Amino acid sequence: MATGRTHRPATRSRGIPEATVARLPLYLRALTALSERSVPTVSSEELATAAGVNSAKLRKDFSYLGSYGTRGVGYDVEYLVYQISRELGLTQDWPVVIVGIGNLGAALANYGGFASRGFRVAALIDADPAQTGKLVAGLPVRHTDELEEIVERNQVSIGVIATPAGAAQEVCDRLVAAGVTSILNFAPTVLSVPDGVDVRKVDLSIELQILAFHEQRKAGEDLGEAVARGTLPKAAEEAADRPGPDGDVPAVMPA
Amino acid sequence: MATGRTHRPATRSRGIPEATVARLPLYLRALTALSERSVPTVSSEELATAAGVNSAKLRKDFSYLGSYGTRGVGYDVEYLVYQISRELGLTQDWPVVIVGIGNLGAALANYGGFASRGFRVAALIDADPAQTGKLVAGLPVRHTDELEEIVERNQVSIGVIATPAGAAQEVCDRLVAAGVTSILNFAPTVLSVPDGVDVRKVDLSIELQILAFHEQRKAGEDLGEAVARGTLPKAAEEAADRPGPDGDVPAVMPA
DNA sequence: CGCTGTGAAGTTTTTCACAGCT
DNA sequence: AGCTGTGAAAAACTTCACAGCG
Repeated sequence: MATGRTHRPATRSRGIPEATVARLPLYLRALTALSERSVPTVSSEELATAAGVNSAKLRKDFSYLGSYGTRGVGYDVEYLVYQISRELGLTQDWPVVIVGIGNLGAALANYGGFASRGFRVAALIDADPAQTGKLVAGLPVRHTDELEEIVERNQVSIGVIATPAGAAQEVCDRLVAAGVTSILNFAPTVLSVPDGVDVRKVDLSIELQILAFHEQRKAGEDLGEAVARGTLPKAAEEAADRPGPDGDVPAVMPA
Repeated sequence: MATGRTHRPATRSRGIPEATVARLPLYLRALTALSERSVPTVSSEELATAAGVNSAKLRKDFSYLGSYGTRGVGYDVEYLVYQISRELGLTQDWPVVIVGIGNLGAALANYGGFASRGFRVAALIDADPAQTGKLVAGLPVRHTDELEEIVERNQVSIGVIATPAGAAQEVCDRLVAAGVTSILNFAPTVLSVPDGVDVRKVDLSIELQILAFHEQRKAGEDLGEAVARGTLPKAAEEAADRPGPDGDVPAVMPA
């Protein structure tokens, strides 16, 4: 079962590190903004600031793509926009289907960032017959029954899942069976897919939880963690009782 | 130079690595599911599979929290749920405001994952007077004018920005001035904030771009990268025109 | 001179592999 | 016997710092 993992050992992609790939869209956005203001060139320092990273990192990232800058001057904005777009594969058209047209699906359908980056929403799909035919972002919602046909006919290779968690795996399976090989998953579930299919997930609540963690830390600094957290920390550090807090534990203890 | 940076050198938080913190919500979700099915204990192997990571990583992660397992047996599900929740700060109530009630803001307001994890939507705020008073997810939309008052009165320390890019920085500044110290940003902009304020961003189109990158790679593997990418690697290097596929470079070349 | 491109050093994260508890 | 907890090794990523080109 859980087999077939063997996921890529990271750095697969033709030598470009994953961490770098993940930042390319950031640079691209900053560059696009510069381009719109007709700025002809940028230094690594300026671009780095605009993208929210540091300049050494940016230069190193670009070095994986090739030598696209000019020493003593900087980078040609338009040229770099093109090179990064090409590297990301945005110079081609990517038909995308969005499955699950609730609030989130509708938000995605309306999201301008897609269309402007080579992504074309080929269809919106929802399981609720009452939704069928409704126009969202100018497109008619289609029924799930048509999923396979839509994917095949439009040569869709990227699918976006914005359904409730319970429906996600089945939708995923059907998308994959129909030919989709990349999935962006907004449902809070771990999807299992065959080898060769990429899944990326965005979980809105995970980000909030990470923030809460740091927020809690900040509060703790001001008045001693125990008070702020409502629990004694592992008091005497990891010394004391390893078992854990004794007071308000949910009554369940590890045997 | 971007002044006040000095951000924590990562591994700040009481010794727990950032990478581990980022995975705790994942474990928590898997554990919650097990808990609902009344599963009493799990092995690192099982839990790892459910969370989509490998078991060595999971055990290492848990080792930073303390020794909460039982050798030869595994982890007590309820106990672990509690420990992770506490570590993440989810045992306390976090009032949150969502600013920008468009499609995305509404989706967030309706998102169940928040409420069930200690997050309480204290208010929905939008700049459009026409929206004011409308009910979204059972809450009335308030006007931006009231932002400061709402934040202060509810002791909000976490703000979610779901406005258009153009409005994000101003909203951010006002939130911070009013006392917010953690921001979850959905607008496609880099926000600048004073030291001590955390920002996390979620950019929907970035994830798609990363998928496109990998998708492109897959296609390339089938027929030789040079052809698929439209460029020979840095073969002849920057030899002026190694240009594009069939010469469709944007005409701008680096000096 | 100014700024890129990059080896080398430093840091963080992941993985291995096994000692040690139950 | 089984599974956790963890040092130690490996890999990935970041930062430094400077040579070298324009």
